[in-house]
This record gives sequence, C-alpha cells and structure tokens, in this order.
Amino acid sequence: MTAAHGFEQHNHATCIRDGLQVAERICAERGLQLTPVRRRVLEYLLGEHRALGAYEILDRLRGEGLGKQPPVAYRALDFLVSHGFAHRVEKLNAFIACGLPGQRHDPAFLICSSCGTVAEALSNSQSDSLAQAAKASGFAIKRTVIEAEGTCPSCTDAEEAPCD
Amino acid sequence: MTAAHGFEQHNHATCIRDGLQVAERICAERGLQLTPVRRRVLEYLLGEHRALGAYEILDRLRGEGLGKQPPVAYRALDFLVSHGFAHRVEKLNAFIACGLPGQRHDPAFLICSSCGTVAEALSNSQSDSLAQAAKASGFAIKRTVIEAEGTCPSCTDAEEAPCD
DNA sequence: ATACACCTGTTATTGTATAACATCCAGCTT
DNA sequence: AAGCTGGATGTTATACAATAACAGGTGTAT
Repeated sequence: MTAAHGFEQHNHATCIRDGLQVAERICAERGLQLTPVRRRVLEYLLGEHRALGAYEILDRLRGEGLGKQPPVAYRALDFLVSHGFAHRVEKLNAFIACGLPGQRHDPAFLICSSCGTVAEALSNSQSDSLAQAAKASGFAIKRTVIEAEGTCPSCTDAEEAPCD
Repeated sequence: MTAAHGFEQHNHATCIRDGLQVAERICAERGLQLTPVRRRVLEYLLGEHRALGAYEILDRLRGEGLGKQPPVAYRALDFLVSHGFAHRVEKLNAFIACGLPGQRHDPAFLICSSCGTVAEALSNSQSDSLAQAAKASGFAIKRTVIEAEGTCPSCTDAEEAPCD
C-alpha cells in the first residue's frame, strides 16, 4: 500500500471490485457469512474514499429495502470492523473501508477537513511516541487510534490557486 | 511532565489545587473569565484521572444548581478545551483535564479499558509515522488524535495476581 | 444613557449508539 | 421427522452526545 491511498488519482472502479473480491475470498476461507446486507454496506464504503456515518448507511439500506432500523446498520458495521474489512474513524464517528482487508494492522487516517476525503496510512505503532510512552509507564496497548485532521494535497492546491 | 501521568501513585489533592491555580493564573494573564460554572467543571475534571462525559458533568452541575441544560455543560467544556485547560478524548466522546495547561501541544492518551484511567502523554507529532505519511503525500496536518486503548500497570498486576 | 461583548438560561431538535426481546432459517442431532 | 442450536435479522424503545436558535442579564467603555 502507498503511504496514504485515497488522495492519488486512481481507477476507482477497481477499488470496489477488488475490495469485494478480497472480502469474499477471506469470508470463504474463514467460514464467515458475507450476507446481502453486509456485502452491500461494504460496497457503500468501498465506493467512497470518505467515512460514512451509520445513519447515512442506514438511509441507503432503507432505499433498497434491506433494513429499516439502526441495529441493522450497526450490526453490519460491527461485522465488517471486527473482521478487518472496515475501520471506525473515531474523530468522525463514522466508518471507512479498510485498505488492507483481513490483515491485522493498526490503521492511521489522514482526514481532509475541506473535502472529507479520508486516506488510510499504516502506523508503525512500535516506533511512535505513543508506544514509547506506553513502554515507559508499563501500559499494554491493545488498540491504537491514530488520526490527523488537515488539508489534503488537492485542497491545498485549490486554496493556493491564484485566480478564484 | 512524566511519560504518562495518571498511573503512578501521587498525592491527588495537589492535582486539583495546582491545576486550578495554574488555570487561574493563565486566565488572569490572558483576560479570560474563569466563571463559577467553568471553574467547577475544571474541578470535576481535575478530580479524576479518567474522562467524564458531558452528561455526567451536566448531572453534577444540576446537583449543585449550576445549570440544567446540555448547552451549559458544552459551553464550559468548549471554553476549557479551546483555551487548553482540558482535552476531548475522541475514543470515549468524553473530556479530561489537561496535564500541560495553557501550552499548545498535541496530546496522546493511554486509556485503560479495565479501570477507565486515562493518562496523558506527549506525542512527538513530527517524528511519528503519521507525520511521515502526511509528508510523503503532501497532507498538511492541523490537529492530531493519538489515543491507545489497553491495560494500565495496576490492572495488569491485578490480572496476573496468582490468588483471586 | 447606550452600545457592545460576553456569559447564562431555555426550548427544541438532530445525530449516534445500544439494550432487549422476537423471529427466522440452515444445519446438525437424535 | 422432530427438535435443538447458532447465527442472522426484525422491531421497539431508550440512552447518550451535540447543537441551533433565541431570550435575558451584566459589566465596561464611550
């Protein structure tokens, strides 16, 4: 994976197709059920390089007759997150497809507050100051939340453009 | 500041007294008003090395007749956070007193999921992998969220105790 | 006296999340 | 075949988090 997939130009159709394919393979391997609701929610997430709120997802499910009540969306999201197909972005109380599905890893996110794009990067938890502090105080880390809010390259360029 | 204040044994009374004193001095210097509500909320936060939710704070304010409605608590918290006397812990949707009041810094938190204690450490945003990824992709960071969930030294000891 | 900035009070609403219980179905057991 | 079981889904109700919008109050400066 590149440093922070999401900002570069890319053929977006492959994001969805490949992501779905990988998820199907992994579910088959592990005996997990990628049911219609779960599959559809994963497609929503793969379709955007931004985080979707649970209620935005619920609205889409409603539109397709796949569910009406909040627990439907939250259950699908729980499944996707707990099996490594999606992440929760704490800063946004929202969810995004994982860029490294099925592999246990600590994600880091770069969140553009201008256009809403969220890019996933890999955190190197062991070398970071957080891990240093934990080690120094005898704290055993289970999970890390590493997120940055700021401005992505495109929006920076747009701001700096001489004529607007 | 130590690596992660909050886990060690300490005379807790001084946390509150010193924190309040520093806040008063800073407010005086900067012409900020540490009103009764704001002061009291800061005392609540200083009184615990864990994060308090806005509604838990509101309940306490209600108990003292200092406010009845959510905006009262949120305004006080906004004041404390925006002037560097408290932080928001994104993972918990809750608030904690700042360990380095009045100084602009990027906090990092170690959250014990067993006892709820939250320790503040300093993140070294520049050297961390997040900053590396941002630099590599041309992303300009405005604010970072660095939090770890895990088990604090005391709870680790308790789990490992041979007789329970 | 009045204008302004700032703090507080209140109503109403929106957004996020989960507890608890009912139902359904596929696959296995007896 | 009947029954059990685990996992998935359906539904109601509620709790927790946050803010918009407007009203009122208090101090200071001009």
